Amino acid sequence: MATKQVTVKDIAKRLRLHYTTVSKALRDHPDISPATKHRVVSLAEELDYHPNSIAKSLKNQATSTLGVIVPSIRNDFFSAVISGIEEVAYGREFNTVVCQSNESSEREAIHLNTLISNRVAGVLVSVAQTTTSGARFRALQRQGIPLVFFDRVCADVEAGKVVVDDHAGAMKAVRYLIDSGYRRIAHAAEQGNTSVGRERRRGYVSALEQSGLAVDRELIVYGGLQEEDGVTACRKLLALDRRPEAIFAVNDPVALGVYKEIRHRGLEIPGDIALVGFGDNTLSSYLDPPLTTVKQSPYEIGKVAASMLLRRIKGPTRRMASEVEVIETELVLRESA
Amino acid sequence: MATKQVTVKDIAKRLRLHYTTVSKALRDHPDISPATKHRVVSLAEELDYHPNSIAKSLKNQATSTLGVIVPSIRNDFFSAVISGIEEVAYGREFNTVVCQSNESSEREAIHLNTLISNRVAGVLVSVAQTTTSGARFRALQRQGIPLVFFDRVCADVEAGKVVVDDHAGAMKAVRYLIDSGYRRIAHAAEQGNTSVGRERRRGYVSALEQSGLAVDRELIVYGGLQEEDGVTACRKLLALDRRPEAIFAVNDPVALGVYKEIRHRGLEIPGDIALVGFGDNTLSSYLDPPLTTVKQSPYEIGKVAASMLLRRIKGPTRRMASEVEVIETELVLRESA
DNA sequence: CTGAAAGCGCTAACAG
DNA sequence: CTGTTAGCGCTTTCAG
Repeated sequence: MATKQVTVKDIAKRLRLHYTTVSKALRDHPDISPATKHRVVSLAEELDYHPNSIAKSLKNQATSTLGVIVPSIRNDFFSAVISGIEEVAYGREFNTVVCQSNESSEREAIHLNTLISNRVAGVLVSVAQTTTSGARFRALQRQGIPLVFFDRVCADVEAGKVVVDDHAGAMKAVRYLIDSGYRRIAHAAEQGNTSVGRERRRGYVSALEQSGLAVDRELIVYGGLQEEDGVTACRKLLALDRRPEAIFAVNDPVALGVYKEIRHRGLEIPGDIALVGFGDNTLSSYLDPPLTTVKQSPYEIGKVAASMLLRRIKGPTRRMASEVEVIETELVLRESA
Repeated sequence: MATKQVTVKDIAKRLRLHYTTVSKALRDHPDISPATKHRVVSLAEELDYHPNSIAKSLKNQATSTLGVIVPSIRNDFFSAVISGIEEVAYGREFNTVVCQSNESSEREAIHLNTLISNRVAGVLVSVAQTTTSGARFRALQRQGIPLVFFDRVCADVEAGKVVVDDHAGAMKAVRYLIDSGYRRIAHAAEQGNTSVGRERRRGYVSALEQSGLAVDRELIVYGGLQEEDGVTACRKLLALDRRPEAIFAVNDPVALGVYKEIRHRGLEIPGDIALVGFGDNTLSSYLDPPLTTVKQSPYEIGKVAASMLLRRIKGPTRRMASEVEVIETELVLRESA
């Protein structure tokens, strides 16, 4: 680069001091006389000195960087989580490097490796849909790097976890449908293995069972977690001999796809089919009718997850190996069910 | 940290080689015999060796990290831009550290400093609303760090810039209103000094003038860039003796505020008042009626901005000092006007 | 082909 | 109070 950046040595030279003296002065070390400190500090300012954190990190064997891996940054939920993470990281003078996996397990693994190489102080992950094993995460931990999962966690990894109560949230949603008199309740479920997909499906089943309703296999259709998947799911459900009366979608994007397909067919919500989502994405309250959904608090989740990670970075204790923090959900009643 | 990470020295020791030999072998240096390379590489794998990028960066005097500063990550537009940035950064083996300014000029400055300290390879910024001077950015450049602005740029800084044609976009929007027969067209404008606010206001004025319409000062109300600001703006406009027939909002969040306030008053869109936004946030197409707005392509913007920055990092040329890339906008006609 | 020496910028421990 | 020495993990240059 054109302009070489100024170092402690440059300051030292100009002041005819040793560079370690300058280093100490800059960090306000008690050894150094106020007079010298002042000279050093003002020259540093004049020269626009910026301490080289790279060198500091190498020396200290520690960085102030948090690594975050999410499936996609372009996503209401995750961007809010990241925002929460950045917020607490900033307050504790940490930087946040953000990576997206695009739901690819390989890309996730690559990111994990570069985060290790960059010796980040800790890592926050919401697991990609295609990730089936926790091996990569355990490898990260073996490098001594603290790990916290949020939202989508890995069951076979002992780490910090911040989740919403997906099971209870799903139960609330489905129980509400039952209480409203619906009986043929379908579930646009997740095909894969994310923790959230599994737990919400379990919640759906639990609610039915608890009310003594039969679980009809044909009413559970499997797909991904995106809007398109909702469209597909809805088509399958509407093709059934006996159409469902209500649909519980695994998340809001899927609910949106379902919503669009229902409307596309000229059917009424909730008149012909009731619909409940999960997530309370911003969009959901603007649909017509507005979507009844289970509210999560992504910004909150981000803050809690980052705090947990920072705690683990500061003092890694055996006890907190598998600490789990559960964020409560709330069923937001709107007009789609 | 518990497990000390393995270094070239560890590998060297076990193989009874010098550590520099290992270093070379790992980087596939022609000096080294295939046999040794193989021994080294397999042991490295076995020991789960991860090269220390910190050390590498210190030695090479260069990092593979891009710094990004946005007003807020939790924002449709910015999160899509960041996603685009991360995407191209990933493809070029760069990391992305993301910072939010919360529209605060001081926080922006602090982030800028830590990015300098971290010796990032380059910086991408969308300027905070409260930033009035480009001094901090010029300071960054003086450290030899390439800079690219996107969306909200700093006029008094020579840097790469990726913007949408705000002026033309606003003109399209307002001209469309005029062509649709509206005459009393108001503008929910931005009070501050962001480039986008200014240009869109200019576009509004230009369109009126070009059609020979008078610019009525009382029809331009000033505020911030958030939803609440739209509510406030709308209240002011509805309090006027002669209510406007149409409102052009500086951006979609503001348009949303306006939308809510209009509906809140029981007025019809576009029957009583027509409404046009700017940005085409996801939400906008789901409003009832869906919002007519000027489409930007944030993901595209992110990709273009990152590519421009990477180009500048690779070969800083005098010529491209103030290169500007303009992303075309498109007026999306929906039902609010 | 392999080894040795030097140095990136900083801090910590110790000596003067 | 200030200076010296050493070393973080890596790469580069120059010897062997």
